[in-house]
Amino acid sequence: MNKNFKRTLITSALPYANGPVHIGHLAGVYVPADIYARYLRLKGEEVLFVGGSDEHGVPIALKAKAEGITPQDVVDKYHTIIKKSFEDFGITFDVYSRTTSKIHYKTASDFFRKLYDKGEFVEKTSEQYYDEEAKQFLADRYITGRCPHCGNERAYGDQCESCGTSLSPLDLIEPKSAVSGSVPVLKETKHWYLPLDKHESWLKQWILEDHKEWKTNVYGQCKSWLDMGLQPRAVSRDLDWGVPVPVEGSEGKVLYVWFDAPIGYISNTIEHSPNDWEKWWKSDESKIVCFIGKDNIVFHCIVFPAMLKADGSYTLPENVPANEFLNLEGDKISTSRNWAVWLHEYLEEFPGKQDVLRYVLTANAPETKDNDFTWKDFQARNNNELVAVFGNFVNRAMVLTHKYYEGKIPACGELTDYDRQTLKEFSEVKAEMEQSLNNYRFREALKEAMNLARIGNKYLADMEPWKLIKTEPERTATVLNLSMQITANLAIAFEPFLPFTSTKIKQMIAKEDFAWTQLGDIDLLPAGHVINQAELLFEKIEDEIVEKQVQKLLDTKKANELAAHKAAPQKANVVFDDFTKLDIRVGKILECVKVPKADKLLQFKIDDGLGGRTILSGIAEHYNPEDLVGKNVCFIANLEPRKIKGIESQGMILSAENADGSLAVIQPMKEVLPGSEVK
RNA sequence: CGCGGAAUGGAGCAGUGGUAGCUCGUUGGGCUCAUAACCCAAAGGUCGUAGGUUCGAGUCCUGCUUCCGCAACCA
Repeated sequence: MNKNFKRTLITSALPYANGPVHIGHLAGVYVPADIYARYLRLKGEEVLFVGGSDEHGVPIALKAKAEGITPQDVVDKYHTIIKKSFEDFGITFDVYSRTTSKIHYKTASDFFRKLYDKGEFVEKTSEQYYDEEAKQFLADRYITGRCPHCGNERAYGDQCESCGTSLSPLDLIEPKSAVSGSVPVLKETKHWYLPLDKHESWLKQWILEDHKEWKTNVYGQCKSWLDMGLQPRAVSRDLDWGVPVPVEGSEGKVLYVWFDAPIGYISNTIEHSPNDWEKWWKSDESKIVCFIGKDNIVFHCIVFPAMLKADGSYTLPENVPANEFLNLEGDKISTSRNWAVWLHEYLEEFPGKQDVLRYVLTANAPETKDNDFTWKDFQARNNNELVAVFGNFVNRAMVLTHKYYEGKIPACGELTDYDRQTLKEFSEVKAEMEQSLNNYRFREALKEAMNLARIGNKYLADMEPWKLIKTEPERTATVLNLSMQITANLAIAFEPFLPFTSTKIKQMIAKEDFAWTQLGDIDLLPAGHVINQAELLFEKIEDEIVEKQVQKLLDTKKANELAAHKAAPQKANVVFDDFTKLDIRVGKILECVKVPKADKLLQFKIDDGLGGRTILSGIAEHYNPEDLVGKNVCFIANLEPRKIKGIESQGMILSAENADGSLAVIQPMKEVLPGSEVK
């Protein structure tokens, strides 16, 4: 498929506005989309790059409820953070809007209504669980109960995580609402479904035959869905947060987010160009490219195209380059577990280092499989690649030009074979980069761009202008002329990837803008052109900087472990008499020693006000014996004595067990006399 | 249960039937213009595992293992 398109519409998955944007979003979607947009613009093509926040759906409604604010408050907060951080990071959206915008409400509403009027939907009534206390229908995941297979008390409405069985909410025994805790009731509700099964045959042709060039992960997943046979999917939900279903008698129903969100691409386009938006969406001359993560493949390749086709007037996406996922220090990135590197925090903590992150995320992009982001790798790529190879070459060329020619580009003399060989190598770079960029292989393209700098370093090392200047000044002029041409070329080659750096180089060499077509030229800087002072493009990142980031993550992990601790369920009730049978008392620790040949045991001599007693307790892993002497503790005095390791223990010291298994001995808050009873 | 993606030297990746490559790291050497940066060289892989097809398999087929996704949140 190599049609001649006149323009390109680039969409990027809408980030969900229940949290800020993190490096996973960036690596998966926004950095590649931005590289592609910048590349096409640099080539002089007509491009529109749209984005926006996805602001509807159950999770946002629930988050608002949990925090006692409105859903609008939630999305306002995150939309602001997200939008600002994208701008600061240099993601060049032509428009970044949101699905709570007026235009979107109208667009989504009209879209639904047109399909409704055309009879493209199927209406179905079914019974679903309803939470009468919270006054809302419950999504599968928000119903818990006992698993009919393994008896696990905390199974979810879609799956039991204990035995792995998939469930339907109706399978659960004693269902409970996760929202209010009340017992949900079954209630009839009507919804509209998009009959994907009716779209199956053209989808098969379109994807399996006409788009064999799609990435294997995308193609494979689509094929699997098509082979299994498509089912109708509901496009509405019972919820009070979203775009209302524009049909009479549908109060309390909104468009389901996945139906709502992709229409956001269209609303954003309309917002940007209200008068001629249709040229982007309804013309064969426009190429539509959707950048997404792997979790969105089915929606963007099957459901969204089916929606567009059902309308009938839209063009379908030409490609859907989905990336896999990026992990962080070996673990899945998670918004709810705060396991992420947040963009807005990065921008604050690493000011002026947008390009470092852009570089690392591109060089290590999860294009074919899940990859791992580590701070150590971040540091290594910055120090060994950006600083040592790229930054260093530019600095060498600049410094030498200033040193020998007072900052004026020297004239290029006759070229030697070696010069020609070098030039040939970097003209090849352009072709390689185009080949990779056109096929959405950004990692590969970036590597090629780095090769330019490598070629430069090698050229300087081989030519040794610092020696040449003493014997052959004219030859030196040529060498430095070419070195500076390479520097100018680097500004072009890196423009899509590292725009801030590219701008910096252009300032240094006192040039405005280059076009992509000039990549490979050796007359970008005419002889006599005066360049500005050299400044470093990148700086080293020291160990302590990345150690601090790692520590931040370790703290998060620790906090998560504590937060994950759930109090054990309460035991069965006992009568008061049972309680009074226990003789709990306070005693003062007189002596405390470790029991030989036992890892956990401490032996105590306790002053109980009755002449003293010996108690053994398994807390040696948590306390030093000497620290305990003189402390008051609580113990059960009338526990049947028991021999442990040959020593008789006459009671039991009380401790609380923490989430991580550590023990904390219970102490009275005031000084009391030994033998005092605990009531 | 099923379906899709992934598994290649210490790390990250390329390689879709014909002598296993690249970047980083490591070791040795060179250079000194440069942010102890740069250049050269070397060491390091039975290509997850067990079979099969083939004159020949990292590459095709089958079984298995592990990780990820489809399936709350979420790229």
